[in-house]
Amino acid sequence: MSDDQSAKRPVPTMRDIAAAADVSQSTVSRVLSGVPTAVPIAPETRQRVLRTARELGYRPNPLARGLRGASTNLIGAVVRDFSDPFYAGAIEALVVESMAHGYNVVLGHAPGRSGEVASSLTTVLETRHTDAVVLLGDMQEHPQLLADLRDSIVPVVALWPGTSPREFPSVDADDRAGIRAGLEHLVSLGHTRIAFVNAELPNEYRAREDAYLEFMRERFGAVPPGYAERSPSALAGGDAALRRLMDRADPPTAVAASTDVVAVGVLHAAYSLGVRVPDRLSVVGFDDILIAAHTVPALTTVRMPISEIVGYAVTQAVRLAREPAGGERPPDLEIFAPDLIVRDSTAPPAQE
Amino acid sequence: MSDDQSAKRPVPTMRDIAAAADVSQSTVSRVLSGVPTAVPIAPETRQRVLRTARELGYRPNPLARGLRGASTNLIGAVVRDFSDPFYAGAIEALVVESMAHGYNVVLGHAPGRSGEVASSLTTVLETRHTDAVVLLGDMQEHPQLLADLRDSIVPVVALWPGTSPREFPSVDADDRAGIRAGLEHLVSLGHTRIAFVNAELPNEYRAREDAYLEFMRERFGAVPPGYAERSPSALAGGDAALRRLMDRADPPTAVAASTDVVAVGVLHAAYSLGVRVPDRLSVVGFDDILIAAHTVPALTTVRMPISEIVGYAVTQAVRLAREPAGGERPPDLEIFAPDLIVRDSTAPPAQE
DNA sequence: ACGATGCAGGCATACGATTTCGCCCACGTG
DNA sequence: CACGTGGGCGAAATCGTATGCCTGCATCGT
Repeated sequence: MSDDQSAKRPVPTMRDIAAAADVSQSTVSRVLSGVPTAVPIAPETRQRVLRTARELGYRPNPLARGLRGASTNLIGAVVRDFSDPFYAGAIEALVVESMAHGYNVVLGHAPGRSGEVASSLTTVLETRHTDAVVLLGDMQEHPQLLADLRDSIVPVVALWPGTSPREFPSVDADDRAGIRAGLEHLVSLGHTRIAFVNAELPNEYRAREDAYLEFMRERFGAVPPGYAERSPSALAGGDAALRRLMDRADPPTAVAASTDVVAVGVLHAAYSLGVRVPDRLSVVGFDDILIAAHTVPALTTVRMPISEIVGYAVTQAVRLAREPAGGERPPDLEIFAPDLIVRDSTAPPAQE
Repeated sequence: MSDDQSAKRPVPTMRDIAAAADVSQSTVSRVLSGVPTAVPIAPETRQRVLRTARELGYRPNPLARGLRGASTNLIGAVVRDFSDPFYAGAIEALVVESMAHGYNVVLGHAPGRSGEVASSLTTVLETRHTDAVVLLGDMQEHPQLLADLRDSIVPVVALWPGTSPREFPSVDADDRAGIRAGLEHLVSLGHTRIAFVNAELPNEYRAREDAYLEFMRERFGAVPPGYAERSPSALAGGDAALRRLMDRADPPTAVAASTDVVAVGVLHAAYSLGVRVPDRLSVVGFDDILIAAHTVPALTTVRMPISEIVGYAVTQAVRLAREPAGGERPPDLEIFAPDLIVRDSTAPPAQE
């Protein structure tokens, strides 16, 4: 062998394999791509090429491959907030699910409100660079991104689209049913003074808040004024919101949070206010994030079927990516049902 | 305008722009790439090209760009466990930091122990597809991946390498100093019976456990037998480990956890065992994850300087990516110092 | 007046893999 | 022996962008 400096060889190309195996580069391509070709290859030649490729440590260049119109096997993911444990779990599911389909995931970040960043993002994500794009969370704040995606040819699947205009095939959970299940549970325990704490950007969990308002009106005729709290940030916000609620003349006996993260903030606030959970205050979360079973006390919450949702979304995305952009079915919406998980943060209200 | 079917136009190329603006494709490239070129372009021509590109909705094809040996502006990230809130935060920092440098992030997952998946991963990640690779966490379980990366030409930066062989430039926190700060804090409060709960895969947080063992031997002559607990999973494991510890004849008065997530499990276990924190048990975490300030009670922990670490790593990765692989400095190791953050989960031990 | 210089831009090629067309040879057949 | 046939493979175009090199023209210097 003449590999005097094996460390420096900067990745062999098909041409190198061809030269070493003494065939043409076309033949190398045919052998290595593996697909049944119209051109027959002699078994002996095939073996020689494969062996040479292995010896030289050949790796295909996905760029060159993609250039010819083939797929890059990349799925772009645009996420609102990484540090949110809920999305963290969703991303994990997305990556696992994508890899099961033979795809990798490119992450884009769409933070706060910044058209600039988000639009420069699409420049990288789309244009055949990714075979499909998956949107995680409400993208209403990023009209530029949505517009770019709409114009582009890459298929898009939206997860938990919230209030985003429904212009792509979407997958969502039935937030309304989830909230109602949680509230029903509280009511069945005897609660009537039930508050709601929402967090995150405006509109983010609007459907959950609306479901709360609807339920309360339905069941009690009206929403106690001031019982629907909103705060900008999840953790500190949940904290501050609970303090406001408990300062009232008629403090709630139960709180439904728009999110488990908010619920964690609420639990913490209750603790530091000396309000025992669930004795004096019941708390219901939403999402069933990983630590929900290990909060103090363990959180009663509504389980979001993340893996089902993500699995469905990836399957859709892959299917759309494979089709030559022919389908063009009208954007559909798939809804998954959440389940109530009763743990230790809910109990009948204290006797007065 | 003659755009009769604007929806179907499958992304214009430079050639299209060139034809429409009546210049050559080279000129379009020179104008749009923006870089100072040896070839001068008349302002009028430049404007015409720019206008045409805008009208046609031109987007560069990063594949073709990368094919020419240019960079893809992609950083590959390989992560051990997404759902771990700590890594979730790290990934967010990584994405933000990368985008600040003009890079996007491709995610790879390196779950449990599975050479297959991890190696198929590199096929996509390396080979000039990504300009650099960032490893998050201990990759000891993935020798195949490490070998592939070693052979390839992409620069690699390892974050929190743990016990991985130090073959790439690495960035880490001073786990030993962090653990010692936490233990020192406990000792200064009067604790002597201090246990340690480790979690995750074997070796994952070995340095932290070793620091604990060292400190205990140094300070008290020996580690109380059975005080160094280990469990396979972070949350449920922390829970089970604490139960074992509190069942002993000489239960500890304080617990240091290898991780905030473990500490959350410990807090939960203490709660369900009726052990008040911090009255009867002090708990110290490590990492300062987002919810650490909002556990019940708020967790005393050691802050991991994630953004500093990730920022440094990305800067290194970008620098290495820009260099034509010339540098080849010996793998260095950069260490960041963690700080103790005292909250409400620690107090002097109960009087006996 | 004539070559030198500078400006503006086109031509051609390279990047690495896929794919379409053919070429050549061996073999079989009439 | 001429001719078809099909197996086995190579040559070359192609994808979209970047760049080195060249050319045409006008101006400038002497």
